[in-house]
Amino acid sequence: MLYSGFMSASEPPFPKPQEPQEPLGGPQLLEVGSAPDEPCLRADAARNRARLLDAAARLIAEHGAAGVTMEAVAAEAGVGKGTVFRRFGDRTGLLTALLDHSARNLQADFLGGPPPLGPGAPPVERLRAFGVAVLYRAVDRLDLELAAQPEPTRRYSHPSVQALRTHVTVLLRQIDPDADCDLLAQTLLAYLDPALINHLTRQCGMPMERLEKGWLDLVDRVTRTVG
Amino acid sequence: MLYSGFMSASEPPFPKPQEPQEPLGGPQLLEVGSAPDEPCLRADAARNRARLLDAAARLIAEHGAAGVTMEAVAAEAGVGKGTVFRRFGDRTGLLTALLDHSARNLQADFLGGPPPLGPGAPPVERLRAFGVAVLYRAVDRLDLELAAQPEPTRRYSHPSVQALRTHVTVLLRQIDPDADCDLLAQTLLAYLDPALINHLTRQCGMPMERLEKGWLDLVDRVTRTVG
DNA sequence: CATCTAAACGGACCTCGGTCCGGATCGTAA
DNA sequence: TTACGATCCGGACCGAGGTCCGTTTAGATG
Repeated sequence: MLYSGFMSASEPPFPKPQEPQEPLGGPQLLEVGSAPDEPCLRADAARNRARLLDAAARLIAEHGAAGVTMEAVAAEAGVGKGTVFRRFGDRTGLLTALLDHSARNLQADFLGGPPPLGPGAPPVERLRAFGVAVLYRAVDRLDLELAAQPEPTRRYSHPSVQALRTHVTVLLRQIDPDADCDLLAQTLLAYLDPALINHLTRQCGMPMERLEKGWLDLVDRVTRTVG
Repeated sequence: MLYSGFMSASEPPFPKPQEPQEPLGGPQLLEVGSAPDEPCLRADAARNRARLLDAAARLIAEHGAAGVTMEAVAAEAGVGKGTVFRRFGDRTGLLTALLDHSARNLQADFLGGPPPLGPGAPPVERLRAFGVAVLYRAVDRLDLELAAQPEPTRRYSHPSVQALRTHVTVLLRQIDPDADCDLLAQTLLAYLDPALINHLTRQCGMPMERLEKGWLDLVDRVTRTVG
């Protein structure tokens, strides 16, 4: 079961002259398990891309996400700075690419994995499991996720976010077809926003169990109207 | 009825050597209607502060929020760049200061204004009115609000946000004392986030009426458990 | 009014994200 | 193998945010 078209795919089209960028996630269906994304890259380009991702990961491991300077990444990868930007568009793009694997895995799990996350379980169950999964995925990528957070205008248009939203919307519609599921989905997803999770856990010191309970309770309240 | 201590007050303490900044909003009670915030500023400092805010507002009117460069503001105000930073800490601080008036007004309204926003109406009524008020306040300051959005880490620690959160939490506790009102408050506030409102209205083209209905519905669902 | 100190000022300076374009490379076709 | 065009590379360059520190000034004190 694949939705209309967005999986992850967070990179800009190859040349960026003229049209600043493909406005939203391109409509390319990807089978969920695929590791190599970029479809047709010239050999050297692909090689450099790999080097760059590798270098970025290394820098993060060493100096945290804050140490990931575009120039540093370029140097560490042994390429020029321009190359980084051509490949990933901007800093957010690079960081997002690093998160891509885990995003894809998550998608694979809730699109085609075993219940209760995947299809097979009743929608409410799936929704509950979904939140918990996102919650836990978020916490261990938290630093990166925060660093990758784009300017407010782009927050909601990113393909991977759209995928989550679509999934929640679909589930909600199965549960309560008469509600404004788009808006409810936004609300639910907002609860799972990395920035919020960061604030609650690190700044307020809440334990994960509480957030988890909070999610289940929220789902209850939001879906209780029906049935 | 004033809560423990945060109104708006978005400026850094005067000298910023040593301790990077007062970590969270300082605990200074302010009567709600006060226009001049900064308590004890040297004459020249106060004068320059006013000039800077004025200059910034002018620049926004002329070139939009994007045109508000720290250097441009400094030039327009006829002061040095360092002065801008000492006074407002950073760009976000400056932009936030511009939003301060409307933030204060809103606070005054829900803390001491007439019902249903202010005290006197039943909590659920107040909550409904609150959301609608925030919604509409957000839309006409949208550009500025987006531009002022700080990095994810600071989003939730800003005094004016804390004030909103506290208010919602208090209302929720009156409605359903057994719930995890802190978490529910976060969820409700997330629905009112400027970035989300921007996305829904401008990028998705939803009319305000729908957002408004969505808020009322959300409040219903979240509070329906009780009563 | 003279003096003194804390506070404020200003602009040179640094870093980093992002752009640009001449030159090097890949890959294909002859 | 040679030739050629599309693609990619690299690093100089630019603008903007943010820092630093020597200098100036408000305003309190005697």
